[in-house]
Amino acid sequence: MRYEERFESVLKSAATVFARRGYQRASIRDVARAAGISVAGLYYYCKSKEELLFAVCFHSFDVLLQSLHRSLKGVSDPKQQLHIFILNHFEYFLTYVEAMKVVSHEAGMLTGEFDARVTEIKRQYYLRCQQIVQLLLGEPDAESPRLRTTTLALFGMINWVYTWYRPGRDEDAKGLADGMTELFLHGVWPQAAVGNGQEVGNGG
Amino acid sequence: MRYEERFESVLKSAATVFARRGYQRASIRDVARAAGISVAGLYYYCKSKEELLFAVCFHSFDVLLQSLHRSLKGVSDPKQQLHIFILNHFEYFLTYVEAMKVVSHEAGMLTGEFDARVTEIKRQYYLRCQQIVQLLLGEPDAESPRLRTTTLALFGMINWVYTWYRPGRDEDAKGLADGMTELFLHGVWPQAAVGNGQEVGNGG
DNA sequence: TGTATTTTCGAGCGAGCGATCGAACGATAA
DNA sequence: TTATCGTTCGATCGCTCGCTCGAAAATACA
Repeated sequence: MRYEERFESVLKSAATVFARRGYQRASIRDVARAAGISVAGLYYYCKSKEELLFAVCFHSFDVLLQSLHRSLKGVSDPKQQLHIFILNHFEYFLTYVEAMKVVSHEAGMLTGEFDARVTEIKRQYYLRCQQIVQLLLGEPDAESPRLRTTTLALFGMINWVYTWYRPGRDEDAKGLADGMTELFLHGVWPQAAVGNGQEVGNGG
Repeated sequence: MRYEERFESVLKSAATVFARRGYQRASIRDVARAAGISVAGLYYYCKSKEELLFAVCFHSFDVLLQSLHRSLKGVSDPKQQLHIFILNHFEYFLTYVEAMKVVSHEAGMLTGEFDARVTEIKRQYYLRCQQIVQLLLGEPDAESPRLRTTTLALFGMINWVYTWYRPGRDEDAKGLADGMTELFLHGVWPQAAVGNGQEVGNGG
C-alpha cells in the first residue's frame, strides 16, 4: 500500500468522522481511531486538523468539478446541460454522502488560505451552474439579481438533499435528477404556466 | 428589567455567538461575554450549554409556526397558501438571520429530549408545508415519494437562503418570496410547460 | 548481513473547555 | 437595623483538546 493510498484512506476516515460528529466536536483522536492509527501517526499525514478538513473539501470539489466538465463536453442544449448538471451533482452526492455532508456543512469553518482555496473552487462550480441558468432564462446580464436568485434557488434544492436523503426510502440519483430538473424547468403547476392572468402575491 | 426579558436577552446573545462561531466552537465564555455577564451568572439562566442551543432553536420554530398559522387562517387557494408560506418563512429568516442560521445549521447537535422536541416541532412545520404542496400537486397519497421530494425541494430552496443572503445586495423578503413562488409554480421555462413532447433526461 | 530511510507510536505538553461552589451583592420588607 | 431572597461573581475543578517529541519499529537497498 503506497503513501498516496494510505493518505486517501485517512481522508475517507476523516470525512466519515467529521460527517457523523461534526468538525468541531470530532476530535483528532476520533479520526485516528477510525483510521486505525495513533494520533501521532495521523500527524505524519497532515499538519493540522484544519488541513484535514481542507483536504476533504477540496478533493471533493475537485472530483465533482472535473466530472461535471467531462459530462458537459459537447452538449449545447441548455435543458440537457441542466439535467446533466443536476444528475452529476446527485450521483456524486449519493456516492460520497459523508464527504459531501462535510463539504456542505463544515467548509465554512475553514480560515485563511484554506478558506480562500475552497471558496475559489466552490465559485467555479457555482459559475458553471449560473452559465446554464443564464442560458435557460435567456438573460443577457450576468449580474442580474434574478439570475443570482434563481441559480441559488437551484443550489438550495440540490444541496439540501444531504439533510434528508435516505438510501432505501428515496429515489436513486437518476430519479431525483429527473424530478428536480422537471420541477426547476416547469414547476409544479404547469397547466397555469402560460400567462393566465392570475398572479400570486398581489392579491393581498 | 424582569427575569423573562433578561433571559430572552441572553438567548439573543447566544444565538449571535452560535451563529458567528458555530455551536461547538463557541464557548460558554463567549456567550457570557456577549451577554455582559459572568460564566457563573450565565448558568443562573440555563442548566447547560445544550439547553441554550435548544432554547434558541425551539423558541425560533415556535414563533415561526405560530406566525404561519395566523397568516394562513382563512386562506383556501393553494397558490396563495404557498405564497404566504414562503413569504412568512423569508420574513422570519431575514428578521432573525442569526437565530435561523443556528436553527438550520446547529439543531442537529441536540441530543435526547432536546433533539426530540425540536425534531417534533420541525416536523409540524414540514407537515404544514407538505399539505400545501399536496394541494398544488393534486396528489391524493400523503406518502407519495413525489410529494416528499417536491416538498423537500421547496424546503431546500428556501432554507438555503441563510447561506447566501446579503441584506444590501439581495431583494427583500417580499421580492424573494414572489420570485421563488413563481419559480416553484411555473419553473424557469414556462413556454415549454404544456407537454411539447420533448422531455429531459430520457435522451441519453 | 548492515545501513539508511520511511513510517509508527507512547507519553505528555499547555491551553481551554463546561460546569460548580460558596460568598457576596442589591433591593425589598419588617 | 436586620433578615430575606433573587441575582451575580471569582476561583477552581476534572477533563479533553490539538499537537509534539524522541525513540522504536518496519521497510528498502547494499
